[in-house]
Formats: sequence, structure tokens, C-alpha cells
Amino acid sequence: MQKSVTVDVPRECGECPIRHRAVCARCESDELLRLEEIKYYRSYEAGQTVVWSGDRMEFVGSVVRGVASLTQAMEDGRTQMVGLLLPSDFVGRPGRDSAAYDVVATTDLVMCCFRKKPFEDMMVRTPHIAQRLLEMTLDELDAAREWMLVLGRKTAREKIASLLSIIARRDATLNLAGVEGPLEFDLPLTREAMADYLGLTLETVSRQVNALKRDGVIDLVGKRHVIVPDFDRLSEEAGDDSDGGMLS
Amino acid sequence: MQKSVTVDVPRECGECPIRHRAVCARCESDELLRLEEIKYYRSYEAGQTVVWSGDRMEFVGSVVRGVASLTQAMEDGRTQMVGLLLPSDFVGRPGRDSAAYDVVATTDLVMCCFRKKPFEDMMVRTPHIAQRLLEMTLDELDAAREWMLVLGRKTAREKIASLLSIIARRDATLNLAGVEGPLEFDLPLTREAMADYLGLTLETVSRQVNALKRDGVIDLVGKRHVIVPDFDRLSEEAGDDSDGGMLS
DNA sequence: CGATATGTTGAACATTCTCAAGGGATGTGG
DNA sequence: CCACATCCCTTGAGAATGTTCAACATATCG
Repeated sequence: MQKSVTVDVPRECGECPIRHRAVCARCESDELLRLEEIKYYRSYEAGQTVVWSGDRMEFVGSVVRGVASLTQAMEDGRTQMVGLLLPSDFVGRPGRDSAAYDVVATTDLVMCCFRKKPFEDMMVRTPHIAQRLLEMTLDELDAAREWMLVLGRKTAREKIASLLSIIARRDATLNLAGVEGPLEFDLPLTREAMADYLGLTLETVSRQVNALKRDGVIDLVGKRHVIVPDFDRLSEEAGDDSDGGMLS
Repeated sequence: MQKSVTVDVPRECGECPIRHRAVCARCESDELLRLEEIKYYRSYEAGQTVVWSGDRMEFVGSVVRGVASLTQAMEDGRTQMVGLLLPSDFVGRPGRDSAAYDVVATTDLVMCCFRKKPFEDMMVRTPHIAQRLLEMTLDELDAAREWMLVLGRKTAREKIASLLSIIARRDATLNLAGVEGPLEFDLPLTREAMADYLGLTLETVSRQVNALKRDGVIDLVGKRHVIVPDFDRLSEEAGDDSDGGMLS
């Protein structure tokens, strides 16, 4: 069942693909050396649960490759995704020892982990880490508030367009491409996961995705590969300021 | 128009009512002295806007008394509240110079302010402030994620119950009362503000508040004073875990 | 007093949900 | 290689929750 996943991640932080965006972004080379001593990699298959809500958090870490989601569930099964973790995002909360949310790998996933205690010790002695973590947490808070607008006030169609717009934008920044010209990316989420992110049902997601396709806002190759011929058009459909609102 | 508001706030941080919960909570007495040098108080009347989204942020600070809200608006007027700031909550983001949200006083409000630059300088030299700010930001992020569940997955009735439950809880902790026995508090929000918080219309808020009253979940004195005879009952109506989920 | 802000209530309507059925694609065991 | 199960997705029809629009109530304030 447990397919072995090849972990071709550089041993040295200097060559790490998320070196300049992750929690270690501000570290000097001597600080990196100390991080290297305590870091280790873990891999997960798509669908695997990384941490269960309520469980003891043994480690914190960064997403290196792949996508993970934070979800919250009610007893009756209603589920809301509350975070979409892309490469360089941080998982875990220093100073808390049980997880508040389920963390699930939505694609194959590689994480750079630190056992919690050594990391907390390092945080105290390494202001660069705490500074960067504060900055990242503030960014996440902004993203969460952006989502609150999506969840509370947007229509189903706008919600879908918003999600596509965010993924497209993050994908573009990760690949160092601008948002000019056509964008193209793979959806890292099933229709159900999109529904959980957007506070919709998967049927509504399916209908609205296909409606956007019919209207030429997006094009689909298969079910998951999305082409955005005109990013501004997508932004309009998302109800965002025409002049690309600057998110993260 | 600008009614003068009496500012009877202690000049000394040692006597400040939010001393142990605000961004200064971890400061030593010498650090407090330096904060005292750069702090100043500002008062706002209910309804006044503290900062406009997009404006230059001249200061950051803490809510000392009263309630403020963070709201985000779309061009067509749809509005979503994304933060409810109660005493001890922090306003402003160090390292950013224009406000991302409208900040509005929903009741008369007293803030303890620091001009942004001196505060940022102090943050660099005073780890206790940065540490506390990180902690508070992580708490806010948790609260935002809790709200995402409310916005995305709860019914109108559950949304109202959730909001009342949160206000009741924060009010109780501020007054050092437990959540045992009947709770009582004033709603610091109009029906419209509640609607903006919950992603509803004000009509739906009105109907559901009165439905909760009809069903004996709450009692009302006037339109704004709420009595909660049984907090567990309210939590159930909110769709929360029966065993009071520990929020903040 | 009239003007304004806040809150309530009703009836028609719309968007989204629910329930149900079915369509590929992939994988597995016979 | 086929039969079958499973996963993911699509589509339809009816139901339901919440919205919209409108009227009215109540309180405060100048």
C-alpha cells in the first residue's frame, strides 16, 4: 500500500527550491548549517494524512514539493478547508503541541521537517527565523481574510474563478512567470476538495467549472489541466479589482 | 460633529486594563518605560472610521476599550467583515505601509497607538514584543480559520449562534467569569454589522436572532442586550463540539 | 415635529443543495 | 482479456435555504 516515493531533494539547503521563500529565507549560512543538522525529509502519497486534528504534533516543517490542505470538520461530516499549503508554506504552530486541523496531502508531497522541540529552541536563539515566521503568518492571515470575503460574499461562479485565479497566480510566481499572456496549470485539487475550499457542493463546483469553460473564461484539457487565455478576464469573473489586486 | 470623548486611561502601562493580554504583555518594566515614551491615546466615536483601506498607515496600536471591525468591500458594495477587534487586540501590520482593510469603530473606541516607525524600531530591539506579536497573530489566524468554517459550512441559525457564542466567551474571559451559569452581554454590533460578519443579509440576521429567542436559546432585553441561560445549549446550536471547543 | 438610523416582518424569488442516475478512467482478480 | 469495483466527474429535477424588495415599527436627535 505504501508506495515508496523517490526523494530527490538536495541535501544542502543552498540548493533547496524553496530556500528563499520558506521559513529559513532570512537565515545566514551559519544558521542554515544548524538547521541542516536537525532537518529531515518526509514524503507522503496523494491522499495520505500527514497529521490528524487533535494529535500530538511531533514536528513542524515546510512544504518542499506538492500540495497539502488544512481542513476542519464538524461532527456531522461537513468539512471546510481552511488552508491550502503550497511549496514554501509552513506547517505547524510552535508553542502548541496538538494539531488544530487535519493536514492531508492532496498530491504527492515532500516536506522538510524539524522536530518541534529543537526547532523551538532554535527559534529563540535565531531571530531571523522568528522574524520570517511572523512575516509568513501575517501573509497567511491576509490570505485567510481574502478567503473570508470569498466564502461570505461571493457567488458560486465567483468562488470558482477566485480559486482558479489564486492557484494561477501562485503557480506563476513559483515559476517566475508573469501574469501576462496565457497561463496554464494543473489543478492540484479534486472537485470535492475545491468544494470544501469554497463552501460549495461538488456538484455546484462541477457545474460552475464547466460554465466558465463554456463561456471561454478558461479552457480544460482533461479534467484537471486548466488554460487561462486572459487572466484579467478571470479576475473580473472573480469579482476582484480589475487592476490585479496584489495578494501575497 | 466630532464629539470630544473623555479619555480616562491610566498614563502608566502598569495600570492599563489590557496590560497582560496586549502586544506589550511580555515586556519587562524597562521595556514598558520605553513604550510609554512613544505611546499616545486616540479616541473614536461609534461609527467613525479609524483607517481607510489603501490609506497610509501612520500608526499601529492596541484596542484599549470598545470594539472595532476590519472590513473588506467589493466594488459593487458587498461587504465582508474579516476581523472583530476587542480590547487587547492589535491593529496594523508592521512592515506594511498601507492599510489592507477598513478599520471602523463599531462602538466608542479608545486605542493605544504607536507611530509605525518607532514601533518597528523597537520591535527589532525588543524580542518580547515580536514574540508576543507572533503569538497573537497565530491566535488571530486560528480565529480566522474558525470563521472560515462558519462562513463556508454553517446554516444561518448556526452562524448567529456561533457569533453570540464567541462574543459571550470573549466577554466572559475579559470579565474573568467562567462560562458556567447564565451569561449576559451587550451586542457591540448592529444587525447589519452582524450580517457583514456572517455573510448574511440583515433581514436573515433579524429573523434568526428572533428565532433563537423564540426557542429559548437566548433572551433579549431591548435589541442589543443578550442573556444566555445555558451556554452549552448555545454551543450546540452553533454546531460546535458539545465539550466547549477551546478557542483562544 | 420631521428626519434618520435601526430593526422587524411578509411574500415572491433565486441560487444553491439534495438526491438520483449515469459516464469514463483506472485497477484488480478471475 | 473480461467482469467488476472504485474513484472522479457530470447532469438533471425538485426542494430548500437565504435573498430581495417592500412596508412598517420604534427610538433618538436636532
